[in-house]
Amino acid sequence: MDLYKAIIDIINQIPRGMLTSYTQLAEALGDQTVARAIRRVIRDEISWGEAPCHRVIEDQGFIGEDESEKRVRLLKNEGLRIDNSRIRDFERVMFREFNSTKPLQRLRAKQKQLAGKAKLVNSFTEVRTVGGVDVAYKNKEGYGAVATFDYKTRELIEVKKAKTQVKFPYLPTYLTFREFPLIKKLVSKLKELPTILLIDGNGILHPYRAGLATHAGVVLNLPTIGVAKSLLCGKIEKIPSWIGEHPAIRMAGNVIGYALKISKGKPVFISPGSNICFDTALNVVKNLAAESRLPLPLMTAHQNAGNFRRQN
DNA sequence: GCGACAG
DNA sequence: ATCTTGTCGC
Ligand SMILES: [Mg+2]
Repeated sequence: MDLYKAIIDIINQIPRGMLTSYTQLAEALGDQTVARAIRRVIRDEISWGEAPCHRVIEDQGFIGEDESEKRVRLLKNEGLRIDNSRIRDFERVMFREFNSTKPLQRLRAKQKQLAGKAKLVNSFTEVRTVGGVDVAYKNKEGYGAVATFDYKTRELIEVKKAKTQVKFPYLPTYLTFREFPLIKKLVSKLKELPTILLIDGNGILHPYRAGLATHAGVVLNLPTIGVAKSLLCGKIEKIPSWIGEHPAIRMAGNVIGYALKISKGKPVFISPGSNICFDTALNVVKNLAAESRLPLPLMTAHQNAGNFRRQN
């Protein structure tokens, strides 16, 4: 799914002399809650040559952050008048008749469906190898790396890299649609699949229990663990104080992950993706603790992705 | 009504 | 995620 293209297509539907708000644009995309994230995407990742981004404003007719002469001139040339950072009679020029397939609505439905397929039981008996995957970015290019280690000896077994054009912006709770395509490609390059794959992000620690690690676990039919550096949702029982402590994270009363103090400093948020249980997920990450905050396979994948990005 | 929001 | 080296502090 190319969401950049979908955003550009919708903005291009706004006729000259009319406007739309980030909220309406998000609605047309199929999820009103991402309005602010879409504002960021338009500001940082879409050029005015691709679509008339100057026609997207805040709610209530406010022109928003960008009051540059260039933008004000364009709007005036299109017949609009501005009083105190606001469009005069804005209600009459708001365009609402978008033609859209509401992609985010469809993707959300897919997430809900996928969540039901997650299995929180071990699909393996012995942990022999553990891999880690991560992605680094340069504009809209994603540079990924996967690194596999021997679980017992902590010996590096193999590293694979891959590059791709990214078609989906970062939107909280939709990370999987940005990163999974490259992760899939990376895993397919491995000579041998690891027993478990660690992923930089969440598993069922997600508003719909369908984070990147869960998506990858279900689709690739591989045991996966989500390891996130900040909390997406849920409530932490308590802030862990000693190394190894792992208070539960709950959502609607259910445990969805753990805040593991893996080193001194901030904790890391662990959740099963699929094909693995809570206890094993926690223990595997604990046993792969390294000098840094990230477990060994993820640290190595992270570094390799970053270096790969610099070299290109 | 306000604040939060994986990478 | 990204811009970026050494350096101050727990
Ligand atoms: Mg990452």
